[in-house]
Amino acid sequence: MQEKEMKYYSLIDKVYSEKNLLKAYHRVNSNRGAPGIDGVTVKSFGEKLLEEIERLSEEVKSGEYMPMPLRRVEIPKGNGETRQLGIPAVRDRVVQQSLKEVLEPIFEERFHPSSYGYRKGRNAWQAVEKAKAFASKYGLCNVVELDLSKCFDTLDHEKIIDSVAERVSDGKILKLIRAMLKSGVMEDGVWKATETGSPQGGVISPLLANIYLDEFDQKMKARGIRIVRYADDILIFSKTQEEAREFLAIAINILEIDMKLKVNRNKTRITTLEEGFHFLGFEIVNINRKCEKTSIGNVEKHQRFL
DNA sequence: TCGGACGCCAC
RNA sequence: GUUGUGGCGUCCGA
Ligand SMILES: Nc1ncnc2c1ncn2[C@H]1C[C@H](O)[C@@H](COP(=O)(O)OP(=O)(O)OP(=O)(O)O)O1
Ligand SMILES: [Mg+2]
Repeated sequence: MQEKEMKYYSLIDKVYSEKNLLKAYHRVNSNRGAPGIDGVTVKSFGEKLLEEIERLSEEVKSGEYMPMPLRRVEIPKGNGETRQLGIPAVRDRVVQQSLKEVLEPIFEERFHPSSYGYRKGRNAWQAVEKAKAFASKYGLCNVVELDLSKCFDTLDHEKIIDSVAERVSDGKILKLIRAMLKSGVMEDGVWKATETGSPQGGVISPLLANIYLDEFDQKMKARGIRIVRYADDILIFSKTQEEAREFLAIAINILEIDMKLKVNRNKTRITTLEEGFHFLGFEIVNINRKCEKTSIGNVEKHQRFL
């Protein structure tokens, strides 16, 4: 009966409780986001709020709830590429929000201390501070910068379910997540299956990504390798360049073989504190150009103060 | 402490 | 037109 073996069995009732669905709606409302495939705006959903919430609650409770297909929107990504958003209908964002509120506290307590992305009370600046501490205080001045290709889009559906199932036994929850992942997407008026990935635009996608990538965090930790992770942006710290090459090979093996992900080789490189490394829009570089010294300057990319 | 509006940043 | 999570800031309201 150890706490670490605790699993959660009945959670679906919290997801479909009208109280939580109502709170979820208010959260969706505060985002002021655009409608999904059905064209129903947050505002018009809110006009028949109690009726809609009651319907959703019944559907989720009975298991007949089916998420609508995603609406596909392409937005430019800084570097000239495009990002494919998958926008769920408002009603589906409400259900996802409610589900997220239930799942988050369960997984949050076990996440790796050096995981910073998408987590309550954590920000990019703290991640950078941790990175500076690893590189300077612990003398781990050889740094691997690593990024994943199309991170959300490449998450394996079965592995997502399995990683959630490690802590959640409620089959209705797992079935609900599966339905969300398999909702498909409308492209040029034609339904297309979603065979991999969690939608960029889905409410629970960031949480699912963290649950999924926690396997990486824990496997690196088990080998005593220091990392800092912000979503799919990863730093790995080591004492020597040789070790950095070894750790990178280990990381690639975990990510690509065990976890079916793709390391973005263009955004992956081995560097040092003296040369400086890039992370979350910062450049972190040792002013003294000596690994042992602790004074580190970081040049801000953006002038955002005042 | 929480909530609303707007803005910026990371992913 | 553009979604989501998290953070920060300015203003306003209990
Ligand atoms: N504007 C956004 N809306 C929703 N999700 C986002 C947004 N920006 C980033 N994300 C999520 C989804 C991405 O898969 C994940 C990692 O971001 P990022 O590395 O910039 O893109 P990517 O991993 O999808 O493509 P790339 O192959 O270019 O790295 O963060
Ligand atoms: Mg990426």
